[in-house]
Amino acid sequence: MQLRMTNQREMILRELKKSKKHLTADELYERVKKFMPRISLATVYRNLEILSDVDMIRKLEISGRQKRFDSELEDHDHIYCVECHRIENLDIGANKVELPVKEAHGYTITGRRLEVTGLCPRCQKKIEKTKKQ
Amino acid sequence: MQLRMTNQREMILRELKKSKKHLTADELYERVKKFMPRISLATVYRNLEILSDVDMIRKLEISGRQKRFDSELEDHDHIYCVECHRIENLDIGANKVELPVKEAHGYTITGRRLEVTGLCPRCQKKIEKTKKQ
DNA sequence: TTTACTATTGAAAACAATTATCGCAAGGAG
DNA sequence: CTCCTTGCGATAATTGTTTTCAATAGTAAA
Repeated sequence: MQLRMTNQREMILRELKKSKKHLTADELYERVKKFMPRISLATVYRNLEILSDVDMIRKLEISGRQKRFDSELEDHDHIYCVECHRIENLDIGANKVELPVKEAHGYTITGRRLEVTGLCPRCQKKIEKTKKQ
Repeated sequence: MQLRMTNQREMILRELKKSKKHLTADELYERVKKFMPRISLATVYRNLEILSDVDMIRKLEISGRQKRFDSELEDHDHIYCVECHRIENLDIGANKVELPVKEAHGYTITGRRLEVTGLCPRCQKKIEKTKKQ
């Protein structure tokens, strides 16, 4: 099975790279639709799956109900808001956590993810407000 | 709102504790049904949500997949099979990773998750087989 | 170029996981 | 007992994702 770089595929990849965020399929669908109004949501799902299969993008296996995709291929950490489900890259600089194991439980290890959960500034404020009422 | 420990609630909690695994709602439903044949799957979902809200159990979310629940409340790390989506506890003993940040991006931090991803022994074998064909 | 083949698309249906609704039952509090 | 709240089971609705399928468009071969 050989992979063709179709217009749809290219556009999906470009928009994901452009955003620099961790988009869900339907967020990406909304963006791509601006340029290709007739594109189908199924095409977006399909291509995100394909692109991550051939390691051109990365599927994030992190918290939240929807899948998210990232054009950044390097291992990096995330911070996740338990309230609004926002995800941001976590820059912990020199404190970067090294994978503490190379092999465990007989697993072949392919990666690791460190996810810090918390309340983003926006949601902190929102909660402050509701408490006062 | 005050929480009553109903029979269903108690049974769900007990079965989750008993299994010591990271069960999905429907796996738990199957187990509980052996003792309470008339229980509804909705009740299982409802109570898992409630129990994790009051921090009696912990909800493990991986985007786009089934939620899993864990009766172990202590911070601990997981190893996750990217093929069959099995989750196991990861014992890294003395190498335990300390949270490298107390506050970042203005977030109030509530927890952290370190997850190592890989292929479990079972799936390694499965893939070996399909390659040979 | 025609022809043949395969990959890809859009639309819609199917599917899976989860959540909401609703009428009824059970457990206090007064 | 009566009122009020909480929780239940059954089922419908919703959400996110995947599959199906007929139509289209690239690519390669004749």
